[in-house]
Amino acid sequence: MSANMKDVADLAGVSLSTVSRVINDSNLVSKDTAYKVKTAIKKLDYQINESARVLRTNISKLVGIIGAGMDNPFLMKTLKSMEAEAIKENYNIIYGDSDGELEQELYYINMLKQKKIDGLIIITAKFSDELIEMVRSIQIPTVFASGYIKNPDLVAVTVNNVKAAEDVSDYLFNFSDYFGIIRGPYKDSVASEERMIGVINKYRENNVKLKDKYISEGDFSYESGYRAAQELFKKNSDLKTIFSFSDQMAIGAIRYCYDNNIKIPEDVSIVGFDDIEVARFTKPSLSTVSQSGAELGVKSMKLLLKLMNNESVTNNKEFVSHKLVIRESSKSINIIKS
Amino acid sequence: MSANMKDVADLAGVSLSTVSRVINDSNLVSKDTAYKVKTAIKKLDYQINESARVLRTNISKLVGIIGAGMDNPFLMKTLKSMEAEAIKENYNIIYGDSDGELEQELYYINMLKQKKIDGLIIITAKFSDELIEMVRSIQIPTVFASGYIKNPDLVAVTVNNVKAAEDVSDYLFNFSDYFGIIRGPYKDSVASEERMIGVINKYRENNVKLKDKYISEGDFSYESGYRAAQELFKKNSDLKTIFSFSDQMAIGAIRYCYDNNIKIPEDVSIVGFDDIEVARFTKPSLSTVSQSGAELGVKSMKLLLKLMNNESVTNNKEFVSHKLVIRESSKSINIIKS
DNA sequence: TTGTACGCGTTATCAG
DNA sequence: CTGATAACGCGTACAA
Repeated sequence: MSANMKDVADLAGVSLSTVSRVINDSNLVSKDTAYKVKTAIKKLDYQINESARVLRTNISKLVGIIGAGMDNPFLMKTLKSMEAEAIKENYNIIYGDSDGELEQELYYINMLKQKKIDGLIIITAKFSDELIEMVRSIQIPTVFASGYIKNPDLVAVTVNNVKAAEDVSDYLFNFSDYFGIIRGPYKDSVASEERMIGVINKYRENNVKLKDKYISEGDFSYESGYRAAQELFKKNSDLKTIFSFSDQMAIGAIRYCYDNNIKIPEDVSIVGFDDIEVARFTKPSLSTVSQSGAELGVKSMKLLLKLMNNESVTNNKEFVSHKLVIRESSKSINIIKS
Repeated sequence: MSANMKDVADLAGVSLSTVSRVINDSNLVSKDTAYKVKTAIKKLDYQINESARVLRTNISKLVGIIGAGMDNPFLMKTLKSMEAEAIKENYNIIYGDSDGELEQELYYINMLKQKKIDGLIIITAKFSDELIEMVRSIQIPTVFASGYIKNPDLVAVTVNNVKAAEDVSDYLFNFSDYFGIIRGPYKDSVASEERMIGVINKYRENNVKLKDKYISEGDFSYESGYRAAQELFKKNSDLKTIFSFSDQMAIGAIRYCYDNNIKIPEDVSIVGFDDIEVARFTKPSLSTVSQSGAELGVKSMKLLLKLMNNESVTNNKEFVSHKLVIRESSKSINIIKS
């Protein structure tokens, strides 16, 4: 079917190696022959056969990304910016959605290894030993873009969840003696655990006992936020403030308040996490921790590119910046406005 | 580094061909030898080298997806379900984000062709001749998952935008003599054009002149919806109903109303398009055209799988179902409720 | 500066 | 049922 190097070589009247040199911009080839080859390439509409090249070089220009549930708007931004960053260096993205399931993750890792990916980014909520062992065994440069990971040899990019949660806690303690928490799943979410740690730190610092009934569990979705708010209000009739570990849950909670005649922020202040796009357009607009999905994506991919180029990576744990953005869903006070 | 077929063959004491047969589940191999080979594979942790296989067979088990701006929640669902559908048949997804730019699309198509993809899905807003020609020239099974495309030889899956817009128009004419339209971009959006056609049909059917001032342009984003609403109200002081061509713009418009003391649905009814997840949780919740991103993804990928398997495709233009869902943002009437 | 020849790891053909 | 051998298309020593 389509032309190969041999065809080009014949048409240009040179050898295979010469064509190869032209294609790979070798400088040991004369202007003249290079020109001849190039016109032959154009004429035949020659396209390089990547699989042959990969077989030979073991370089695929393919990066695998395994993501946990890409229907999350925040992660979407992340994925998109990863792709944009990769394509700059001519890497394509193979994307697999694990939905956070370990089994799926392992399955994909295996598959991607066979496809000869040059590098891998894993966006997951949980670092099981099995996953980590798998990553080590495949011997492919890998970056974790999600929760903080302790193992010193693994490279990871993440928001500083602990610090961010502490910031929110500090802010909320301005309004009331305690605040309700809509946390993420107990199972399989480091992000949620880390944010809890920040909360716990501040409860302790403020000498307030963190009671179980202040905490309600969601799964980061709108629906779960609605239900979690319901639970919180049932258990705490005097609740004045809520910290939700995702914007989606916060929006669900706001909707619950609306349905039950609870005024925001007059009766209750709510702060979310993520700063997804719609957070500025809800009514009331949502106070939240802004963490840039784009920044997460760019930093992760840049790190991976470095690893793949064998450049030295001075710091294998990077943090993405975050900032508490106060909008209408929480009472204003002398803090950052946006 | 890692073991290859030769190593397995040696260890098992058989020939290369036999190993190959075992790997490919050929039935012309005895139980005994198959077992020997399998244990050898396990022992060596042998993994097939896909690039060699692709070089030989020209089958990559890779599907390219070129998408236009995956920060859109609706398209995200589409992408995710495409991936889920593909993986069932052991196809991996290479994803490239074109942002709707023709140049990017062409660039990706070229790149993906070199990576030997077996099939391609293009999610785009515009079908330029250049794009169509390119798609034809690459000789790879391709499905368009987006606006309707006339060319009889091209296969496409899409919502019936015309019909959906007609449904909304019918509904809105119940409330007032005319309705404002927040349309998508004039440039490069078939979806938007098609929805306009539906609107025009119904204006004509109702003998109402569709004035320019009823129409405002957005780019499907929250912000643009806000601005478009502003423009509509400035030009039409008696505006009672709005049809927004995306939920995101509708939510922007709702926010504008809130900021300007316009009550929804008492003063103005608003209907969106897409039924993104948050539409059920805004205040007021959003009446909208529910079109399933998941269904779009599944149908497109299923079609592509058929094409790749050379199965006959009886109908190369498929529609995804849609349904008008009435929520709080529009006055209720005797129509479907959800 | 250019060409020759080999090998990367598979699958397919053919003979046994 | 099994094995030998020739491709697939490219990059790279080595030779010229």
